[in-house]
Amino acid sequence: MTVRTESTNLLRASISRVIDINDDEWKLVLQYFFPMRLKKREPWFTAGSACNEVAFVVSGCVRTYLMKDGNERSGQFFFENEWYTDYSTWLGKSPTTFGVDAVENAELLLINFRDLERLYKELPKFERFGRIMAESALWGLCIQKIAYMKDSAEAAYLQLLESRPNVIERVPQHMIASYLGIEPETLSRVRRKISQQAQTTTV
Amino acid sequence: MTVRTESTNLLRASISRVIDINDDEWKLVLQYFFPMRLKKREPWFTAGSACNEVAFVVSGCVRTYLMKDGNERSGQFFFENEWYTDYSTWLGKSPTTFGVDAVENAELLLINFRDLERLYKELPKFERFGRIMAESALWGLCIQKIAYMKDSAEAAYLQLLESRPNVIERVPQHMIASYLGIEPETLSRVRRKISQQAQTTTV
DNA sequence: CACTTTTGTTGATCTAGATCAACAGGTCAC
DNA sequence: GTGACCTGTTGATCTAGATCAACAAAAGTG
Repeated sequence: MTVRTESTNLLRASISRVIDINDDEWKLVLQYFFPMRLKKREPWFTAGSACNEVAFVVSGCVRTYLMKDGNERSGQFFFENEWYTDYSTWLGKSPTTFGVDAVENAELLLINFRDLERLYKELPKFERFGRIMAESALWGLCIQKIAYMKDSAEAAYLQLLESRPNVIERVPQHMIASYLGIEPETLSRVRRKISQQAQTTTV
Repeated sequence: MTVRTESTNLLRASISRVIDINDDEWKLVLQYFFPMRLKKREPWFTAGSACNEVAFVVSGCVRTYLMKDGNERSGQFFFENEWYTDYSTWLGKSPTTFGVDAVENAELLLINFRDLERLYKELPKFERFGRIMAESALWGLCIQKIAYMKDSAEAAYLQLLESRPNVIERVPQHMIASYLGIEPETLSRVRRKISQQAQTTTV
């Protein structure tokens, strides 16, 4: 089972930004991770199934989504250096709430929940890493949910452009639209309006 | 500094639901917590200030809110047995994003972030408690944000009635409206429609 | 290369909910 | 007890964005 060193280096860096780990501890951590490659549009798992791993995105982009009234709605997008898991299976012993698939060809490093629990026991400070990552993600969502809810379509788009330019640049427009809670047609019109304004301003 | 036993019992129960703690460990935990009482409408802190504690709600109800375009928007509501903090200060070294005030007279137990860090060192398994609480809250928000975003006003209200009846029963309507991202007038009309439908159905 | 799928655009019309306005019961403070 | 404000209701009108429809460039696929 080969994992490129660049990939694992990225993982180590992500962890080291939060807790200090020496080489021995890193070996302990690394042994549990295994790679997964997804081609564009290929699913990791679908909604209503099971997710038994936590994923670290090495490269590419994946997104969460679910079906609502017959069409899919994108939840969140994850790029290189970001983490994701669907807690439904592990926390709630219930089917996954969302599906996850690749927006771009993606390389992930996965760790099984059971192995993660083992790692928490063997290396208690990793629990600290888990806590801080969860807290950061939680706080980000709190702010997003309340501060930007109910903005106009244009404000929501501009806000996304500002805070997550990757999404605007690398994700198809119709997915961005469903992420923002608007229709693709509306997003298209918003973009036209903005680019026209930009031209007018320049002249 | 006197804290009623009932209050601390509630706190201990909340923790024990997640990790096992014996009497010695409990003493260690308890020493750091101190009580705060808020009267209805009284603020704990305001948006743009600082929040240096994590709160456990013993009784009553508090909410987060922020000002948006001149009027306040309620973020989340917290009742007895629930936890809240504004991570802006501690994680981001920045002013608080939200304000928090009491919807009902409330009794809180607070722990200072600095003491919490101390507690994490003295009782590493408390880090586990923190992680699991953060993960649960994170997952709840993920689901709320994506699964229920963009529902109609009526669907959003019914969903809230189903999932958090406490909010419907104990929070003023105009706050519920801003929480749902709709206007008080709309909520009033939605409620009328639902109660009329209920009557028709009964007959 | 032909054919299908994915992705994005533009126009016309429709509607849920916002906004503006007036009113009224409750309750809190002095 | 009375005025202020907190809270909720109802009506009339307006608008952002949904919906329906048609089109078209790009990108995969065999």
